[in-house]
Amino acid sequence: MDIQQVAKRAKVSTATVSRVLNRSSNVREKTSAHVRRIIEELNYVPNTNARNLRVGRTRLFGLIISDINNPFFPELIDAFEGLAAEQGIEVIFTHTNYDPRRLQNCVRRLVERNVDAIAIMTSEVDEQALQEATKVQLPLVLLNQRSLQDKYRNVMVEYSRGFQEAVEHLRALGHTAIGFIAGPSHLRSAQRRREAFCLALKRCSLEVCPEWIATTDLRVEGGKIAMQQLLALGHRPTAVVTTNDLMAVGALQAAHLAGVSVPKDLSVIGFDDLPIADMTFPALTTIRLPRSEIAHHAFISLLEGIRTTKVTPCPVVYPRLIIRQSTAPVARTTGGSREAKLSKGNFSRHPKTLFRTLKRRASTQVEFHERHAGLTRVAQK
Amino acid sequence: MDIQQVAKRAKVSTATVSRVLNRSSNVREKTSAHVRRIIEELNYVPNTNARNLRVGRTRLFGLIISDINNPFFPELIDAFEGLAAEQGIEVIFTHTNYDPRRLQNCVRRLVERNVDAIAIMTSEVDEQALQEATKVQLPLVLLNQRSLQDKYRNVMVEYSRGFQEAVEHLRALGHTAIGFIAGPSHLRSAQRRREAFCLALKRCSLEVCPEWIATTDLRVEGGKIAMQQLLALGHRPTAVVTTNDLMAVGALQAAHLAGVSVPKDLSVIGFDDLPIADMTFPALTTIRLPRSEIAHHAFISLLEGIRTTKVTPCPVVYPRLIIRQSTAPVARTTGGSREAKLSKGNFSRHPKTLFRTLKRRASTQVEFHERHAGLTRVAQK
DNA sequence: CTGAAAGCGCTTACAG
DNA sequence: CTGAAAGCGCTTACAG
Repeated sequence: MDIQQVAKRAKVSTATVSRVLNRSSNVREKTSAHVRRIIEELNYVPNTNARNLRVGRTRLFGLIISDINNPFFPELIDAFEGLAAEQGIEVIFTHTNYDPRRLQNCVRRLVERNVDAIAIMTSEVDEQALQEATKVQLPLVLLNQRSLQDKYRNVMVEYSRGFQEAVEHLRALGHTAIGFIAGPSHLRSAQRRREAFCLALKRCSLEVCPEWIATTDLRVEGGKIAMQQLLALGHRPTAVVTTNDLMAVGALQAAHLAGVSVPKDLSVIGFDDLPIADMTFPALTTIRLPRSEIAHHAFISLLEGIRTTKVTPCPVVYPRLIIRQSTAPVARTTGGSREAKLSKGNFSRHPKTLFRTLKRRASTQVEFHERHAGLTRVAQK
Repeated sequence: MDIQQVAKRAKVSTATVSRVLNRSSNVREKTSAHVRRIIEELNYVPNTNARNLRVGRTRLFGLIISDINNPFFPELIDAFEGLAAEQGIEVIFTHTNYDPRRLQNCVRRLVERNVDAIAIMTSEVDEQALQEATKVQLPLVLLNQRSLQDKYRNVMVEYSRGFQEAVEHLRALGHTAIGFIAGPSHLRSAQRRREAFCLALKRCSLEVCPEWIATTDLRVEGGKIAMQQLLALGHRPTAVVTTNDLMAVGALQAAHLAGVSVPKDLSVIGFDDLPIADMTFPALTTIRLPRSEIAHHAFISLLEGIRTTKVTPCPVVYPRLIIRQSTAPVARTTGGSREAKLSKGNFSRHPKTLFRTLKRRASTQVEFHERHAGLTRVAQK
């Protein structure tokens, strides 16, 4: 079933059928209606391959991520695909599974598929892997690759604001002893978050205590181990910020196991705002990395890249603090010994008290957002 | 840069270049090496659109899911895409967002893209939406659509085994009062799970107590509310099985809030084995729906569907119990009043006790798997 | 083992 | 407003 058969049946040329299909305006309404009826009748579906070959574009975008099982990505994919669908663009996505060597192969596959553009949303990008795409002048967009900022379109993440908000929030609750669970320093994103955290402390005139910074891997288990280290300290922090939500989950577990009540005895703040942040107990206060915003900027950048080769300034995205239940005012008896804390371990809170706490939190959050709303709007432009 | 330029530069015909590209054996090694060198030199990348048009296949599969933000899907997508990549097949995926009307549109888009086959992994499928695909004889595979079992390829899920394992496990721990948190009865998958649970109780000669079955929505909040209802009962269950892991998370939260210790005072079993099942506190014992197996069967079915139109029997997948920390032997003081339980609320367990418990669990799990391994292997054929 | 040529199903500049 | 025809970049039956 091809356009010829439709043309024959409708007693017009294939050119006319094609024009009807593409809503080209220069067709008499009567002819057009007639052709459409025949198309319907024959269940004709145009062949996109043929069309693409002719037109030289595929309306296909490539999306490369690290790992779809990482809960960070689904929302990003979802948003990206949604924007694409609106434009009649389909998305092919592949993942590197954190293996830099696989990136080159991913790019290659997408280039062979003649995608119109590629978004590479992995945290590490080796420039060499991009060659396959640049050789054929394919528009690209990267995620937060500072070193490639000038040569490629990029969506940048400005960490400092989010950590600033987190530290200010803790400060307002009376915390001055604030610890950090850091990721491996060879990972750039982990390194940047750590720097942003330290900077925020300094801006709040708080001490950066090296003993309170525990370095570990980015997984739940890492967070757990790091928190156990922090809890074992003689003089320990009353609040802990983590490099990502998974580590925060581990930190909560470690606290539970040690009989340390969160948020009563210890406040915890995560980073990412994964879907699980809402499911932990207590629900996690965290710095939200706005994934759909990232997807949005990335997609727009690519559309722009198709129109023009002019490189415009990189859009910037600002993580923001989301206040839930894992942070509370610092306990009266600060700096107590570990034994003292342990014996106080008690997780049952009276429902009424909890309810009151929740209400207070809710209003705090609203105020906070309002306070920063203006800034954010400006920043998002 | 096209095959002609390569041919000219290599001083051969395009046919020869094409043969080299497709590793067709009938090319002299010397010619082949020469052509490959030129290809390399010119950075030639073949145009897949042209190839597809000529060959009449795209090596493109469509994958339709409900919602990528549902943590059930990423692992399935991952496995499916991995298998496809091995075969040089790319995957386009779209999602219906649970809207049955969008399914038809999804199918249509994929048909226009000339995909070679479509996997529809949504829980609800309206047969009418499939017409666009069946009209062009496109191979399809569905997920557990019993009513369409005879007309379409399908990957079936046999719930009963998993629930049987769950109930047997609880039984072995001494539980006889087992409750269930059910999903909306208009959703087929929820309905089936409930039936499978009741059947398992009967097979274990346990009472199906209607009071202990709480119906609610499939989200965390639903599980929380339902668990609160169950906890409020005078004579309440000592163990609760839920329709999915999100509800189990809610159930755990409700227990925490009520000061009921899991697993000491109450055992909880989920369903799905989402990534979060490992992150809850305590880690969730749950019935694993084997997503990568589903992806595997679906993919194989499609390959088969391309080769032959003969419909073979549907592959069946068996959920299996994964034992973690949310189940424990029934407490000595069973059937105590709510007040009695509340006053006992205490979540701090001594690390050593926990460790012993973990070890015991681990060995239980291994035994369990061994016991069923034979059966499963047969079933998977 | 290699080449000349037809043709996959479209779109679009050109002509009328 | 409509049609005849070229051509997008490949693959493959056919001929040698």
